[in-house]
Amino acid sequence: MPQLSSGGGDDLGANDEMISFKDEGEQDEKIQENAFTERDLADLKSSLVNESETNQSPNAAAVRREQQNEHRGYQEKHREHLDGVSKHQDGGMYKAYTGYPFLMLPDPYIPNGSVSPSSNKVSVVQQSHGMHPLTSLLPYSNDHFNPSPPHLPTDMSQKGVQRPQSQDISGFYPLPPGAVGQMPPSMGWQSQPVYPLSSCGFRQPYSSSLPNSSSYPRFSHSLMLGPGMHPTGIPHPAIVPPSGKQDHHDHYDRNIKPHQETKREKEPKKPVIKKPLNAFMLYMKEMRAKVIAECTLKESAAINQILGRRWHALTREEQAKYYELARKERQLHMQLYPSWSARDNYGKKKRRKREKQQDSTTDPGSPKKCRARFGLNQQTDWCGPCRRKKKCIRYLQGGRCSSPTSSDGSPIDSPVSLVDGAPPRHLSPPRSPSPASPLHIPLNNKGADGQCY
DNA sequence: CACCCTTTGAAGCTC
DNA sequence: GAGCTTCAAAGGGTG
Repeated sequence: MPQLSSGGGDDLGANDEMISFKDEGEQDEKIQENAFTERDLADLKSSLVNESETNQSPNAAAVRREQQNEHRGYQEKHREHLDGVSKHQDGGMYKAYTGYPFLMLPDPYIPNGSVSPSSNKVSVVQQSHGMHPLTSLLPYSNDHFNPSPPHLPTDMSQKGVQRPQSQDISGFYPLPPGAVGQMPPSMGWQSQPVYPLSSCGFRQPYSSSLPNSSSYPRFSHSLMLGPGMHPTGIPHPAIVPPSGKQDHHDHYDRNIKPHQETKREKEPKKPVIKKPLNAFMLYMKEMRAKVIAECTLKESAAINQILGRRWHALTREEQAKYYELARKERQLHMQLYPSWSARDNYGKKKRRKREKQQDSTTDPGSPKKCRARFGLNQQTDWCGPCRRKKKCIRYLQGGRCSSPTSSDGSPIDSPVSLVDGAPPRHLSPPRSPSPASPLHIPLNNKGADGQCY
């Protein structure tokens, strides 16, 4: 996959992918068809960034720094408070949530794809395994994007719902002083009709009263119906109890185990505030169930490969939607935890194969070293780890993207083309998985409908 | 049972 | 500032 710089921009995430459209001379009909051009999207993302940084205040960055200063001392208290809440709630029923109680209100324009350019509504994706206990009352729905899902009043998705402002989220789960309350109208959720929050969209999930259950399509049934649901326990979804395994998603189920509660009581630790989900993660959460159903796959690695391809197959508008969602998530996360830093979670996961790969002969190291090793042009050829090492190490040559490792694991001394000569995955039709991938996605799993790729 | 795999994006770190 | 690393979700697979 080419990583050539287009000088255009940084944006829309898979910048390199978009760049490759041009560099490889491939026709991206979608781009031509869509009102969004590559530049448009770059502008969009740029605007999103700008908006998030500037729209909420004259100088959001400065504000945040100020908030951090203000709350720096609060952080410890805040976490202590979280601990206190945790203990208070069933003595260990402090649930882990992997997302915020955002709403995934149905998008009137995204039944399965296209987005109405005129629509500015954005669905919030967050659901699933670490979910709000109250969502157990909600029927699971996988049709997040259905125009008018049965569980949601039609007018709600169209008009949006004003959240009662009298309820303060901080009263339902620990918030830094003024965290949400300080959200200026310009960035507050209430003020964003583009975010069709329902009455239970943001705050009410944390209300002591049962929320309207009609607006949690993002939450999966697996947890909604999970055992041990606390009827009122309402920590923020990004807060994960300091269980022994931070990187697992079934915090909820695990944390309701008595022995873990006992352990936690013995060793109270600070809850972990997880990173807000990025656009792709939101997309994965949204589409995972669909892929699983379509492809009858269970392995997440394989599913993620498919989702990665589908992600690149999305139109600009579709991707923009998720970037917008991600921006909202970050924005809210920033508001809720102004002193939080991604650094806080560094080291939570084990250092793993990356260290193993340190001496790997298949890993050329930096792109510069890679180019040198394979005799590629340092200025124009893309080479090297595609922004992450792991096993996803692809090399570009002649517009092809492939792996430096052969199927038997032996190192490859030079870049190779894809087996089928297919273009990079972002434009690829259904094709065989990368030879480097240990996962062999059963492409024929679904049949000839081409869904599973 | 801890970790791997696999994906993209954001953010932090290093040089 | 470029390049690299870590983490976010997910759950079957692996040692």
